[in-house]
Amino acid sequence: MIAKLTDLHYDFDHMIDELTQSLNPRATTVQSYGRGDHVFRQGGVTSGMFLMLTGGLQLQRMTEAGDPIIVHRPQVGDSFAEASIFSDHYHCDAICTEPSSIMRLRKVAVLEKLRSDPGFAEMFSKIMAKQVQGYRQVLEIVAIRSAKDRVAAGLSVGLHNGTIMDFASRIGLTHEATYRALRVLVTEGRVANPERGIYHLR
Amino acid sequence: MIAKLTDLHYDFDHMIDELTQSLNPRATTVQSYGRGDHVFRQGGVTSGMFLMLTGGLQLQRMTEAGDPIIVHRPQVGDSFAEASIFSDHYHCDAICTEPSSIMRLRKVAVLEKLRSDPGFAEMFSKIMAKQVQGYRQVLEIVAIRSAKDRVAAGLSVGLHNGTIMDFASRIGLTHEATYRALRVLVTEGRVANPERGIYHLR
DNA sequence: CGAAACGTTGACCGTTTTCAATTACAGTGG
DNA sequence: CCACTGTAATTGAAAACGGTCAACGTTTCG
Repeated sequence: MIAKLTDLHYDFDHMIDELTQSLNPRATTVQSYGRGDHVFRQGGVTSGMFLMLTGGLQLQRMTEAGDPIIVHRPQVGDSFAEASIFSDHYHCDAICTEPSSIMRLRKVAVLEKLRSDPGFAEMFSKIMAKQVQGYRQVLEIVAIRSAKDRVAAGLSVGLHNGTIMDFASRIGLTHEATYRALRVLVTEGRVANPERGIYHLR
Repeated sequence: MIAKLTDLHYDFDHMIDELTQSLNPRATTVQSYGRGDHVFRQGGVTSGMFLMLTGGLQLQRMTEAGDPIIVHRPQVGDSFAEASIFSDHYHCDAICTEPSSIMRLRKVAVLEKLRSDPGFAEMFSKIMAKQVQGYRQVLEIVAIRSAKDRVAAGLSVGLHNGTIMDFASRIGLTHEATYRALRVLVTEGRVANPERGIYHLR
């Protein structure tokens, strides 16, 4: 059977919890940011990895041509900049797209814990490995050309947990295209639409 | 300076070397495969993670519609199926696209090492973290709607190392669309095309 | 209550996909 | 060494699909 992303997600939150709870409270700090604030900058000295508590931000970097590319858009509950634990400098900018509350896990604390606590190390490795798995799954779905098939695949894998707009963005479609595909799937009887905004495979 | 995927690659090979060398030789086996051979199958019981020594393969799975989708195409020197260390079953097929030599790192050995050797755990985490970084980057590029911008971003990030068809598949476009976008970029002077099949940003 | 964000649908237009064909090239066996 | 086969590179034309723009209903929340 295919592992669904929802499963991964469940594991994920659980793992993140364990991770943060096994850290000394002094290893973490929570800070608030306003829209447009930088959490860190490309080239800046790394101070730790982060956990998105509320709000939203994007990680972006400049291409050689000078065009900005978005590297990642962590959702609430996601960790980000985990790789910075192993680097001296951040390799992109982290800019809040809305007022946000963000937890920082101090780099040295994480590194130290990683080295001293095998359980923590295993947990951390597992989190990273599961993320890789999840990303591969998403990549697979995003590669589906037909909007209808893509939406169906996205549903079947549990990518539709929040809003339709989030769902659409995750599978790389406009929300309009997603609505239309959903409507087709509903009329075909492949998808149930018990109430406004709620869809699931039969 | 901007970190390219190729840079990540360099680090990567280095890390993988360290990883395998720190393992007991008996924890690894090398095996040869012919074109079309399976290294493992979706649903099969996990026996370990792998390292591509020579040749090439692709990880693929079937969509519900029955179309095979390529999940990953490890290059020589890449590890793959790392997450299987934490799973009971492989979640895709691994099929050689050419005669290949592949090293297997036995699951139990890796798990044991992970628990007992902090340095190993750190290295493993680091490899995973870098992969996550890479996947996120690819996802953001795949999310770019305009074929031209997508191709340009893909180039700027070093996704075009092999054939154009591989490149196209990585960035989620048909090869025709990719060729056309490349041609436009060349006529615009943003991309150089020194010889057939070779393109790079200026 | 009013604003803001989500949900939903329609119409039109443009881009990409699809289908098709041609050239180039690398490998293979006679 | 050469015809032969398969795959990659390249280009064209037409059709289909999804994006964009626009509008409106609905829910939430301060």
